[in-house]
Amino acid sequence: MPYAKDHKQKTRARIIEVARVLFNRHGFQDVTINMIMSESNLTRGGFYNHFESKEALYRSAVSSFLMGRGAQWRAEAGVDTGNPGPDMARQMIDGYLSAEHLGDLDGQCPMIALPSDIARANPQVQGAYQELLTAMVSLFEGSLDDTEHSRQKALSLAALCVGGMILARTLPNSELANEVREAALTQAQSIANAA
Amino acid sequence: MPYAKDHKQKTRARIIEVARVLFNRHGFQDVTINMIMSESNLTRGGFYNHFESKEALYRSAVSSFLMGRGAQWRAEAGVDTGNPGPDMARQMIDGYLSAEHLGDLDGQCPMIALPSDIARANPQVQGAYQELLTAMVSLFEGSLDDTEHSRQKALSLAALCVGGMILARTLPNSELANEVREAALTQAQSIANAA
DNA sequence: TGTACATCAGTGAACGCGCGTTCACTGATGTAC
DNA sequence: TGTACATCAGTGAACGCGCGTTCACTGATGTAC
Repeated sequence: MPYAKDHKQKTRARIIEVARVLFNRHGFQDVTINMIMSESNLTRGGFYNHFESKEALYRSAVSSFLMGRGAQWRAEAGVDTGNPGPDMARQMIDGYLSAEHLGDLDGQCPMIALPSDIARANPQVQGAYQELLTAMVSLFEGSLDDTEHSRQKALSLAALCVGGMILARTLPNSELANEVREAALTQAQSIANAA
Repeated sequence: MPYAKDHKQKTRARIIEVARVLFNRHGFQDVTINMIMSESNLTRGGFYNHFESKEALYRSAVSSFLMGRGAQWRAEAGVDTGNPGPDMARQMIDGYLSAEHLGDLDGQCPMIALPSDIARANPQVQGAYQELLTAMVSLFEGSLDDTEHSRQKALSLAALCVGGMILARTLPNSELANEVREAALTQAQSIANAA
């Protein structure tokens, strides 16, 4: 058994992490396998030792974000049996619609970076995407006071967070972009705080 | 002067319309020039009689939506000097977040269909996109009663409309998709109606 | 402890295909006389 | 009115390039003895 047992697994993880960042920044089609492998300090040909195809890697990359951030959201939403309390939703909103998140092309949420890619991707990728959204919605839903409309509000908050960031991201005028982000932030907090 | 004077112009307009629909449905990269020209009942080679490049056509296609729907929005927002009244915003919201609009892959708003493409496109395309957004925001802003927060609310409404539709579009589960759409619709109307 | 061996992650050249773009040519149509 | 001509929108074959994918080979490393 040449190479340490976890050698291949580590290499695989490194490729996924590199790919996640590159896909987030440039989208699925503009990232080449050569780019990914070079950035991982490997050569093109070795790619197929680790993945069946470029799309299989894409699936893994989207899932890897889900496993990280998405699981974190779910844990925070339900870990202590009771609801997470309104602070959780407020923190989530503040972080999601923050200037930092807007500037973080590498680490941003894939729901912002890749909506078009996902809408046209295969069902497995879409499934991972849906899990990410439901994790976010669950956190909101459990955290709201207004139990009667909590689901409707939670879904709207998700739409507002994602929509605000997407619009801000597409605007070439960064002043307007920030205005959109802050307007959405204000509105989202107002919805979360309403009785 | 062979061919009628407006012959070439009509052909050009036909190509743009075909391209707008195809780009809306499949995104910039998945549409080939051959597809566009075939669908326009022409052959590949003639393309460059009309456009400098594929991207130039893309610009024209985004603009063509802006010239149509965007101009309509702007006209409705400001045509009778005074503000358009709250009904205008309500109508806009109802139409934008309608089940029909969700199902209309060909005619949908490019802000829903093409956000990733646009975010990575050149400044001219992004400019056309920004004009579309500002037209929408102007309509909302002029139509709201709450003058103190009207701009903040108008920007949030745009984020909610676009975000709600994008999320719904990416979800493979159409039941959840409709739930998101309706939640956003309810929330948007509530914001528009608040004092 | 030291050496030969087997394994397999990684290499890099090559293939094949599709697509954007170019270009020499065609032929339908309006105009000149 | 009819005919020859000039124009130019449209044709279709070909080019060139890049990228996903394949494959025969290499060489570093853990294991057997």
